[in-house]
Amino acid sequence: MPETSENGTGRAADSVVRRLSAKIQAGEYSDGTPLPPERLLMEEFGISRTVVREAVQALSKQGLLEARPRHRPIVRKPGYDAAISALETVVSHLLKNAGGVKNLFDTRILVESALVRQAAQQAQRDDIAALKAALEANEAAIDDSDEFYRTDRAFHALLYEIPRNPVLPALHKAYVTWLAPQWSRMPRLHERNKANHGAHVQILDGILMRDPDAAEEALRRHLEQAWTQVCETFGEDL
Amino acid sequence: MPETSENGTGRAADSVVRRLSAKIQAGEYSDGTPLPPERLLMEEFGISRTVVREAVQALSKQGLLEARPRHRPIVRKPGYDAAISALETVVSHLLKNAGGVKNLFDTRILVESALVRQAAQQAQRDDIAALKAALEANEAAIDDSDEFYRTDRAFHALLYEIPRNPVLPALHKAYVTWLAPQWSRMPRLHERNKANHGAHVQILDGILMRDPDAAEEALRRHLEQAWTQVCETFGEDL
DNA sequence: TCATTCCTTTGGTACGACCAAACTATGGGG
DNA sequence: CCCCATAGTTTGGTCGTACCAAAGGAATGA
Repeated sequence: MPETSENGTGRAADSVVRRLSAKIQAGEYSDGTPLPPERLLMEEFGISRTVVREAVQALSKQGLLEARPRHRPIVRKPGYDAAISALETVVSHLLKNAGGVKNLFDTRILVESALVRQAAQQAQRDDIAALKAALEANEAAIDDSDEFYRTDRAFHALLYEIPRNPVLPALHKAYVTWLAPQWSRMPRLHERNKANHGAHVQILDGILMRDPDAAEEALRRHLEQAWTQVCETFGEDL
Repeated sequence: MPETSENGTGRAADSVVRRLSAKIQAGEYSDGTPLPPERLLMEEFGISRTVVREAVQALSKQGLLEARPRHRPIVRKPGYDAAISALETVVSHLLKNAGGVKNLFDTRILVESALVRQAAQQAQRDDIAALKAALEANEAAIDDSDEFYRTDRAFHALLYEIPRNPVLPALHKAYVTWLAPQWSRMPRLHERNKANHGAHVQILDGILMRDPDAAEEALRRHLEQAWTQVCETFGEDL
């Protein structure tokens, strides 16, 4: 048995994928630079264009290349965001299944409640300051629903930044992206904006008081209410 | 702006991808059945084999097809496991960067500590029973390091099953898969087995006593010690 | 009935061609 | 001298064909 074969179809392309990704990681093809033309690559590697294209496609799916339709692939060292974009298509299918959205949202509750606990215990001064600023911006936007939605996201995003773990902001982005179809089609009511802002205040209060339980409690109420609102909008949406 | 363009290269294949995935989800191609031959597909969709292959490759990366090198692609309705396999290649690159493993492991601590809290508060009788059984198996395997490793994983896996959210077991599988390279190459010492088993006991104790703080505390100590051990083995492995 | 062998099917790769979009160089007008 | 329209070139996207080798199945013989 020669290899683990993580690839989709052939093997020859696989070798090229490895060699190319090695070159990319070695910096031989600089970040942000377009990859050489396919016709050059086929010459360089002694393969047909078929294989070159296959390899390029694979690498783009891996986030090492950013391939817009009619343009040269751009070399990209993958960040944690690339991971979520790799998940995008799969998740989109998953979310169509019954309970898919609920399952995803529940993990968000799980993660975010852990985050506020951690925030209550470990948040630094600048973290707190950022949260306060976000909260003020959130309050100022209560009358503008689009802006309120934006500042709402920004407030939650800060929670994911406090641990200084780059995985977490990417995760938040993922949540926002995947749950947006439900959220953004929900009616934006002034009342709800006020309630949500109030919930944010309670969360921050818990953090300020260094009370993980209170902070978590507030966060859970907040998110669960949000879920209830979504259910009211979409009915049987499991 | 016409489309989000999640694809790698062309656009024609994109259409085929959509039509194929629709057929798959509609059950027109049954789960477990091999996809029709490429030459048939190109006829059915009125496209060249190039595009067919491109689409097949894309679908296999999305987890809708399971494509072994020289075989017919097998139709698969993607589960939550498919998602993590889609992440595999990206993550493997990410883990090579400095701090990559640490970042991933930290998210595990975050999630798992939230899980034990939840377990302490909501675990049902059968959950507790399963945990006890797993713990006994773990104790019985203290002298057999391979077996101990297995039962260790099984114990932790149970924590991910308690919320009955299918995302979580998949996540645990992902953690195990991605952190395995570090873990499995670590020396298995009898002493450590005993210590780890003891940590498991403490975690379960916390759950049994319905004391989230104690359970979380024990879990964090356990995982952080595991990380320390990994660092001792690999040194500067950030 | 089972193992061997031969033939057909089918995926993997190569080569060549063409088109249209993207890029580049060129030249004219401000 | 700079900016912009234009022509020419590059280059990715698609198609068709051809060939090979492995997989799958059918026919054959023990």
